[in-house]
Amino acid sequence: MANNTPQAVRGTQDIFGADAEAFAFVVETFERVRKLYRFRRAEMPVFEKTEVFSRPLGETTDVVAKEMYSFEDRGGESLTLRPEFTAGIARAFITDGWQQHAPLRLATHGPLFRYERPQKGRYRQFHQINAEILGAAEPQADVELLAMADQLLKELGIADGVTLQLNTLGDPDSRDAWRGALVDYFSAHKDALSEDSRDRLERNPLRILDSKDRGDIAIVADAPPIDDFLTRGARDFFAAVTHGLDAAGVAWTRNARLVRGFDYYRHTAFEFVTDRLGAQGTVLGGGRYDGLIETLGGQHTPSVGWAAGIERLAMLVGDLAEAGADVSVVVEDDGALDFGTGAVTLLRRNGFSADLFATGSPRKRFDKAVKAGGKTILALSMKDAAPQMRFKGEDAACEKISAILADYVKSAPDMK
RNA sequence: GCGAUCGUAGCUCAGUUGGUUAGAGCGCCGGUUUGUGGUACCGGAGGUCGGGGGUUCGAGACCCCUCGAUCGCCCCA
Repeated sequence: MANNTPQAVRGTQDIFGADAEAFAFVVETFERVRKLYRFRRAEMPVFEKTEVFSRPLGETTDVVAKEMYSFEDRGGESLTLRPEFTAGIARAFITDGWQQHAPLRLATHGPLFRYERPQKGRYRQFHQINAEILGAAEPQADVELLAMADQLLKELGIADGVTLQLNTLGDPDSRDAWRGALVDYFSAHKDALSEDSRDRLERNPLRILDSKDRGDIAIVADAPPIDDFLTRGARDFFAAVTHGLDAAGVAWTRNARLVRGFDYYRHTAFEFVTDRLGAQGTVLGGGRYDGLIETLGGQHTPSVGWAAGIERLAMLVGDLAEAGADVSVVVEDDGALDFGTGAVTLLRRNGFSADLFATGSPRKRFDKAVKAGGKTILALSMKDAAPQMRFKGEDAACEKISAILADYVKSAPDMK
C-alpha cells in the first residue's frame, strides 16, 4: 500500500494524539510561566543567512557546519535552517535596534533543524522552548532566568529526579588560565587518554571533562578545577548567582566539570539533568554568552539564556489523555439527523465541546459514543415522526444542556 | 560518520531446522442479539511479509545492497 507513497524524511516526526497533547501542554505551560516572569514574546525566522549561525561557532565551524541544514537560494546566497534560537535573536538584537529595550527578556519556541543521527529524544527537526535576557550583565539576570526554568519544570510536574547542575566558566582571563592548565594536565596524561579525547585535546580540550570513557573519567577526576583560576570578579559573580538561587529557593548542585565548548560563553553554565532519558539526559540547558553578540558585529552585550527540547520534556510529562467531549450527540435514527446537526452546533456555540455520531450502523452509534468517552450522551431517535431526546444518566450537565436546547426544541417544527 | 538490534494486515504480534492457497487478537465495516444500552454471536474488507538483487526445485524465513526504526558512540550551538 505504501509502496507508492513517499516516506517521511528521516528524523522528522508526526506528533499526534496523546503525544501531541503532552507537547501542547509543555508549550502552554511555558507560555504561562514566561508571562509570570515578564518575558516578552518573539517570533523569529526559521532560516537565516548561514553566517548568522556559522560565525559565532568560530574555528569549530568546520565540524559543526556538517550538522547544519544549509542550502543556496535562487540568488546563490547560502541560507541555513536555524539549528538554535540564540544566534538569530542576537542578529535581530543588532539589526532591529533592540538595544533600546535592554535589558530585554525574550521567550520563543518552535522548530529547529540539525543534520544528526536520530536517537531517543533527538530528531532532525525538533522543537525547543527558549528564554533569553539580553543586555544584562548582573548576576541577578542569571538568577531570574534559572528561577523561571525551575518553576517551569515544577509546573510541568517533572521536577522529581531532575537536578540543576551549575558551574562557572569564569571571565575570559579565568577561562584562558584554566584552559591552559587543562591542556598541560591532559597533555601530561596523553597516553592514558582515549583516542577520542586525544583528538579533543587538539580540537576542544574542555570537552574531555565530559567524556564517557571510563579511563578518561579517572583522569578527569584529578584535573585542575576552574576554582583555582577564577579571578576575584569571576568568583564574586558566581557567588552572587548561587546566593540568589538560594534566596529564590532554587535547588542546585555544583558540577565543576560542566562546560560549554564555545568561546563566547562566560561565567554561568547550567543544565537540568535527569537520569530517565538514557544518553540524552539534559532536559534544559544554557548559560551566559557575553561574547556572542560581538562576534556578529554588535556592541559588547552581556546576555544569558537557556533552551529546552519540547520532545524530551513531553516524554517526561508522559502521555496525556485526550479529553472526551462535554457532550456526545448520537443520531440513532437518520430522521433525526437535521435536528442533531442543529443541536450539536448550538451546544458548541454555548461553549460545550461536542461530537456528533451519525454515521455507520445506527444501532451501533450509541456504543461508539460510549467508547469515545464523552461526559454526557444525548441520544436522538424518532417517535411518531418526531425527534426524541434522551440523556444517559442524570446530572447537572444534562440540565444545562436541556436549558441550552430548550428554545431550539420549541422552534423545531416537528418536535413536541 | 561508526556499531548493535530490528522491519509480517490500521495497531500489537505469531509464523516451527526454507516446503502447499500467510495467521491470531484488537480495531474497522455490515448483520443478528440486547434496548438507559460500552454485551454476545455471525459475516466481511484489509498484506506483492520495508524496497531491490541473489542462492534454491521452492524464501516471510538464508546471503548482499538499500531505505527506515530503536539503542549506544562521535557531536551537541
